[in-house]
Amino acid sequence: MKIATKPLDRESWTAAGLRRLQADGIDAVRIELLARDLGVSKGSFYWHFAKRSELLTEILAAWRRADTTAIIEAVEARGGSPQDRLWKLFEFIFSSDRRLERAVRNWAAKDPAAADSLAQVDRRRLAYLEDLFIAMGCEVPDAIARASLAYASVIGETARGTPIPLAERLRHHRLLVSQISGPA
Amino acid sequence: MKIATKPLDRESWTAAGLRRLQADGIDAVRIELLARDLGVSKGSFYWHFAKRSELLTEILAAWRRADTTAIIEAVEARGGSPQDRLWKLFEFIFSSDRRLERAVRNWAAKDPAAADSLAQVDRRRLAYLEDLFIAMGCEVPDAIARASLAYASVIGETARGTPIPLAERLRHHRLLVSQISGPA
DNA sequence: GCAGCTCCATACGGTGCCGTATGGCCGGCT
DNA sequence: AGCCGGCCATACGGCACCGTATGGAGCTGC
Repeated sequence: MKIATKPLDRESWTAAGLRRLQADGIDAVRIELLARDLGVSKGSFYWHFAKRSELLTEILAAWRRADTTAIIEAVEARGGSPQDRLWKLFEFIFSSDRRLERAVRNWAAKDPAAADSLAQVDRRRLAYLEDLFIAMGCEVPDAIARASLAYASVIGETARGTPIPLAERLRHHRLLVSQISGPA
Repeated sequence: MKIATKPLDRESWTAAGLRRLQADGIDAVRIELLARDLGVSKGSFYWHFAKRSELLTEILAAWRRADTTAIIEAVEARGGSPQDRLWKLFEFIFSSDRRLERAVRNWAAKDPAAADSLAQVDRRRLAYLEDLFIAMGCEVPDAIARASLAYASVIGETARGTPIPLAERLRHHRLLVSQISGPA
């Protein structure tokens, strides 16, 4: 019995790469392993890609696209006051699975290209946060500090040794929102 | 000309391992590379250690010792009010080189043993932070939330894509201290 | 001056990966 | 039918590492 397998394309490989990246980190994004995942041999890979690094840049590009568009737009679509949006943003981030982001962040420690993509994403998110605080009436330097703080606390949560249960995370994040949007 | 090289011992290897870990991450902690660093061959390593994993556990143990003792005791020695100590603590952490900790945190994503050591260190630091907030008059659940928040923001800073200049970090951390120790 | 211990060099087999070379299957086009 | 190009399998060379095997230098006690 043979499964009717469609011929693969580049996106099939980047998708497989993203799955492995999310599950086991960048070191698991190996051609021969992905080939096994996809049920083909590496001959297929080297047909679609010249070398491994080509796949890696594709993976980074896909991650940037998925990230920058998804979260912020989802928050903006619902509208509301800046405080509401801040709340929704954190709720969104805390509830989502952040293994992929964590993997990219680890990856960035070794690969300048990954560090570059990560820096782009970080800057974009920070800019959004700063706008939020400015809309809440903060002065620009204060908004920058608050955004940086809020962002660092979110990132820090993902990098913790032992993951925290969701209910407790939401409790912390409630405190964060109230503190971070309070008076200086 | 030959340098009078003393015979190596286990600690020489763990020290070399820590240096490589700090500079280039756990993947650079390879026996043949460390041997080049030390100017010997791997025959030496396999005299002192049975296998690579034995060195890795030794490195983790050394890191736990150095960490848990160093920072907190340095802060406690100076005394002062809880707010003072919180301030000193952050100042201490922000000013220090955190590449080693960052390397361990990345390492923990792949190695359960590293994750375990990291979890121990995280718990110890969190407990200290919680005590600080309790000493400042917080109720226990509130103290836990504030400690978690403060700690996450510090960890997050180290995991950022682009490092922030020290002056700006201190500015952010001033805001953090004032916000985190303010009224709920 | 030799036996024995500590510490290290060298050489080797084995593994897992990257990238290449080469050939073959299969569907469309003429 | 026959050719051709997209897609893949297989086999290979090469590299970097781990861990082992074996031998040898140098000091130490007797």
